[in-house]
Amino acid sequence: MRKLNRYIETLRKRGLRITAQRIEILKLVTESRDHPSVEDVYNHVKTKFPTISPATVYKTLQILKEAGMIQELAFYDGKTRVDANMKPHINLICTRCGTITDRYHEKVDELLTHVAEHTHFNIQGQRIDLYGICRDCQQQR
Amino acid sequence: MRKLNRYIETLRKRGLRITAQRIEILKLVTESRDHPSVEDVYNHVKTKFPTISPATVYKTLQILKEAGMIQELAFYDGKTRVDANMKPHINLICTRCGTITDRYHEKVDELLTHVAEHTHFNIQGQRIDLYGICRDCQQQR
DNA sequence: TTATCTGCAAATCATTTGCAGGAAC
DNA sequence: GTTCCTGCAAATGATTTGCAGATAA
Repeated sequence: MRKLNRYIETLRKRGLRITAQRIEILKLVTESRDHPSVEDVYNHVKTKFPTISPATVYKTLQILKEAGMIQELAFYDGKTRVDANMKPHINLICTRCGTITDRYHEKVDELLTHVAEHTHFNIQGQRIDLYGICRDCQQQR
Repeated sequence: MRKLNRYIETLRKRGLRITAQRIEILKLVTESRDHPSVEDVYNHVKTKFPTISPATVYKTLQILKEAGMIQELAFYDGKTRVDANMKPHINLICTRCGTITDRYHEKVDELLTHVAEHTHFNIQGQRIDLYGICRDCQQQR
């Protein structure tokens, strides 16, 4: 909820309009623990605003991305997923059920620090994906 | 060159045909240090086989992916890039010029080992992207 | 009031599919 | 000879664009 207000404030500061549709998209994006696809976002918001169009969702996500509120993860299946967790983290991606779980680890920060110190590359963002089979899927075999 | 032969052998073992087009695609993919897009691959092979179609390139890349020879990296710009480096590594991606540079670091292995030991997630592959500005682009400002 | 946003429809563009002729084995 | 591959053309599907009416500020 605090995050939502912070996001709304950011929009305001940028001179962008606070519309009901945008708030609904922001709510889903900030509250969801998983990484919804653009289609997921569209389907969710449609329950509140039946006339909303995919174009509006895409345009809004574009704005949120430019404002640094979300990250878009392009996937091999052609679908883009939204990640509102902007802190460095690991995405554990199950290739069987498609679930994405976030994982923090100090090694991530160590890795980033090391690269920053030992290269002349100015890091602005990161995406760390580990693909494999999650615990639940392993037990089903 | 050794890598090329190894890849050809892999195709043979799988009962797949060794065609001139496939060899040309394999050559580019195994020799290139950068991460060519599918379009790059198509354009290159077209210099040798002017009649080749994008469909053939896509189908071949699909096969190489299934055989574990390459990894496909989907990007925010909608283009897929080919990565023939299957060893755990970091992709340093310049958001200004688009260049992708590979970087090895022991911290990567440490990170993977740690996740393997402390979760029940069975790791099969990884993608570690760091986005930012490369050395060359920094000096141009 | 005025600039921005929404929603629709059309356009775009990467990728996939179906199929007939051609090549590898 | 049989099976798989190539290349074409059409289909698909996610995303973008243009625009007229609606709405936030």
